[in-house]
Amino acid sequence: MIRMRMSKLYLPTLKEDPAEAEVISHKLMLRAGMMRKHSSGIYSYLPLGYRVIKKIEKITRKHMDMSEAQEVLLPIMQTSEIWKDSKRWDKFGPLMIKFNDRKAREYCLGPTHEEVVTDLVRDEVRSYKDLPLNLYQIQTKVRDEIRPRFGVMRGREFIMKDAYSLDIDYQGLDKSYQAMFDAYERIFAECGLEAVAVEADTGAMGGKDSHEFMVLADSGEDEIAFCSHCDYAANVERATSKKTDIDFEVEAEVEKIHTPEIKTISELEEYLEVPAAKMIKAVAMVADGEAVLALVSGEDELNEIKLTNYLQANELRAAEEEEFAELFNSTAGFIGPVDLNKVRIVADQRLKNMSGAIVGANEKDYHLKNVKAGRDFEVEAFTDLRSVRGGERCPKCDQGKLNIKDGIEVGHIFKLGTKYSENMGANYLDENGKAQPIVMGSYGIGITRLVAAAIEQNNDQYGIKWPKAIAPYQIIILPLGNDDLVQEKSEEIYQNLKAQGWEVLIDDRDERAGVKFNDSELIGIPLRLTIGSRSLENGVVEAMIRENNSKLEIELDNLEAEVEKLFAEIS
RNA sequence: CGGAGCGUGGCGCAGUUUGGUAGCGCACCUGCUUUGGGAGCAGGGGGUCGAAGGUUCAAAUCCUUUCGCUCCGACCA
Repeated sequence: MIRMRMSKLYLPTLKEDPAEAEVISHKLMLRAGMMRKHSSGIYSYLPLGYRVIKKIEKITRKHMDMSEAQEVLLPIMQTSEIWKDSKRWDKFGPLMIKFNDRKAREYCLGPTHEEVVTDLVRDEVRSYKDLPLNLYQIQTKVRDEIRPRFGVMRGREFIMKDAYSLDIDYQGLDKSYQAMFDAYERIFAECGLEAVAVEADTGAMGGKDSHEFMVLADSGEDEIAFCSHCDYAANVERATSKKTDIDFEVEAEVEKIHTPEIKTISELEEYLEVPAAKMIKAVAMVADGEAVLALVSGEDELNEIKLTNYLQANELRAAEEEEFAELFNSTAGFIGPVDLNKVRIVADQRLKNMSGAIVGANEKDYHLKNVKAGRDFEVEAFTDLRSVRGGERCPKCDQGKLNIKDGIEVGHIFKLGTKYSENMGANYLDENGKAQPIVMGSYGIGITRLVAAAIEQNNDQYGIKWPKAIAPYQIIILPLGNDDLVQEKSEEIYQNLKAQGWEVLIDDRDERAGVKFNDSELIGIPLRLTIGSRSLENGVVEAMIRENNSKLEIELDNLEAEVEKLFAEIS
């Protein structure tokens, strides 16, 4: 039986903000008694929180099923073999919780399920007639995150809906991908969230196209570039802009200049009275143990994702102080591309025609000026390596300007292609009886993260304001005082609304009015009905809509119809 | 992993500088009063001060080690 009486509900609300929480959703999830922490990034969901999760799961299932995906349940505990097959055992590395069973066989807790699905399907799918297929599950993922954060926003254990499409070719994949894209838009909209699709980097999943679905919020961990004019939207990890090449047309000889203790671009600007655009910023990086010097304009920032993708590196990090001498034969603060032998040098495309540049001299307290790319140093490639900034021109329409906003990634879809099927040997036979690799896509929604995102987007000083589709209960009834008539009438209303199919919570606790009001606002139930002896005498109850905290009186005689009407107006 | 900070009844905190009987608010239990915006009075229960080791007559407080948690960076649903 579903508990709908607050006196019996395990709902430990908190009056004060917990010290451990920083962002609003985290604070409110703890204060509203939705969850409790077990360990860093690992939570127990209490009745209220779990009801919200189940609502989101239900909406997600509906749209997945409508798009003809089929629900399965895949193992959490996975053998190391399949991960070695796909060549991700090392790539995912420490992100996976790994362990051995009593027979010393190696396992991990699934951080994602591409391997399991591919393994599952490679033994079963034989013919092109078996495809296309889309399998999905809603399940707990385990990732030993480098830094769990913001409660459920970035947990080490979290609930995810993940789907995997299997097609015979790329046309099929495009169709499957579009179907998921559309389903995702419907899922987020039905949850009452404002989410936008943006072009995204593929990261550890690999593959071609990829979109992320972002909920805009100040606490978001991602930055998204939007065009003010057209529909261009991209994660800054991969966003581009129209930005002209730099060319100062200086043909003078290279000259060494003394720059004592001047290490940063801004110090150089001040010391030499030269704008940063005339400098080349040389960033010493180490990619999978190999030294790489990345060059961008002095006014730009290196985009490490773009560099990682260009290098196809597994791990990219900034060089450490000691490594400057060792790996680069240079010195921190004065590193530059000229005469830097045996180090890979990659430059941002804006520098292609640059001349008259100021660069580090690879010697303490010295820089070089009048440096020209191609003449004074060679690079292995000019490619896009910079991060866009707000105000730059849109790469797509050329008319708008880019705005940058923070977002929470609640969904991510990938065109994986044949990476997994080829590595793991998941083939089908085409019409000609020829073996072909299955073309795959993968599609994720962070269910628990979605809960946090919904709160980030819907709250006020009093607490959560649930969109009605994912609210743990639709209506809360507050009987005030010990008056017999109030108790009787409240119970009657409660029973009637329940009988009509509403999800009603009744605060039958022996608490004062203020406590009940405050808790009801904290836990964010969309519609509140307050029943007190004064209003009963007038034949009315007070309704409050949490969305905007507006209050109105509704006639007792007409209560059920009024509730219906009010609820329909709530978003 | 690098940088910063915090661990004291269930929750929020003071006490640590300068060692000397563990405190406050909320919550909880009992009684009386109160009852439409986090009640009042009276009484009461609950803490190996994260852990281990050390210094000392004496350690929440000083020293060493260690574990956990939070925040800033790399990772991602």
